[in-house]
Amino acid sequence: MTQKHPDRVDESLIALRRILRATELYARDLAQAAGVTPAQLRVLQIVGEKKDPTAKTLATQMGVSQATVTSLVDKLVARGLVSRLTSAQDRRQTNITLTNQGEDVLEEAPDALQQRYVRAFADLADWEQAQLVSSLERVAAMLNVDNLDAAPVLATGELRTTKKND
Amino acid sequence: MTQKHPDRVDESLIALRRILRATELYARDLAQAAGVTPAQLRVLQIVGEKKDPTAKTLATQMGVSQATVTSLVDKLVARGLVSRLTSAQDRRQTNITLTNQGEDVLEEAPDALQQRYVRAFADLADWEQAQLVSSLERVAAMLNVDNLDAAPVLATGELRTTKKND
DNA sequence: GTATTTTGCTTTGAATGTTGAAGTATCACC
DNA sequence: GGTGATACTTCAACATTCAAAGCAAAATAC
Repeated sequence: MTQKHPDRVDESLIALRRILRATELYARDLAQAAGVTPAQLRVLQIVGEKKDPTAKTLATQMGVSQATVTSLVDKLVARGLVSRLTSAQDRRQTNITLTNQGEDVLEEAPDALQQRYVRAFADLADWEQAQLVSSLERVAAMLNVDNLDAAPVLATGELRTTKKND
Repeated sequence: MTQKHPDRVDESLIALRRILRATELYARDLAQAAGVTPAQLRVLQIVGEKKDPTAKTLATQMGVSQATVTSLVDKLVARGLVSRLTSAQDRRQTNITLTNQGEDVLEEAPDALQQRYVRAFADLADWEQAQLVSSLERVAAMLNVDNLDAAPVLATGELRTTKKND
């Protein structure tokens, strides 16, 4: 009705999928080059980004269960890339911190996006940069309609109570 | 140097990460709601999109090895969602086809992006839609600098010969 | 026209990722 | 101090993933 160019939905979806795919594939290359698995690299990245997050924070941010985080951190500890540090304020919590070696790995495997994106972005004209930021933020807002973003992805069952067909 | 707003790189990277994260988390919900794993849903989606792809095509598109595709298809066959069909032209090849039941599952678990995106997109003004498409295509192009997109992600070694930094 | 190589797929064995459930320790509240 | 919630770990089970080896069919060589 109010839409004059229905093709544009398809075009933008195709572009989005290309973005997602390129990012994912590239992230795997980076992880392998750094000698860790993609999941482990994601842990390292989050640990580097948020300063010494707790296991809970990691689980929420990654959208996996705490059990998974425990398993991933175990492996990274075994490799000497992170260490666990019991929080002083709340001794139930464990802060995950990068070791020097972990920082090295992180530096060698820069963010999947950053690597490719930053250079090309810098070459754009000022107005183009502004438009890009505006558009991306708009898309992000469109995708984060509700707060599923912050939820631990699978509140484990709650979402499914009425889902299974019939 | 030629850049007047360095913040914009960060802003656009943050927006991009939000897009990636929202999509990934949402895809998991959809898969679970459909009663399959995320990887299996991805297979179904590609089978639905490209008509009766070969195992090789699936592997390339997903960026995983053929062995992995075999394993995933095994599970989907066991669930009755796809079936294997030896190609008539080249009997080494196997075409993967959706069963009726597989089509049903696919319909219930629409594309992770589509679900959220299409509705919001349709509400935008004409010029906004045009700008969004243009911006997304530009970003996709920026990320697909070389043809890593089409490569089987890890040709297992070949790509890495010159990768390590410097 | 057979022999060799290449190609497409599967099998096997092993590592990782993932989860729910159960268990342990700590905190918060009263 | 006792009760319940919270943070994390352990455990058992299954999914994903790959390299290497194997097999069958096609392509190429000779």
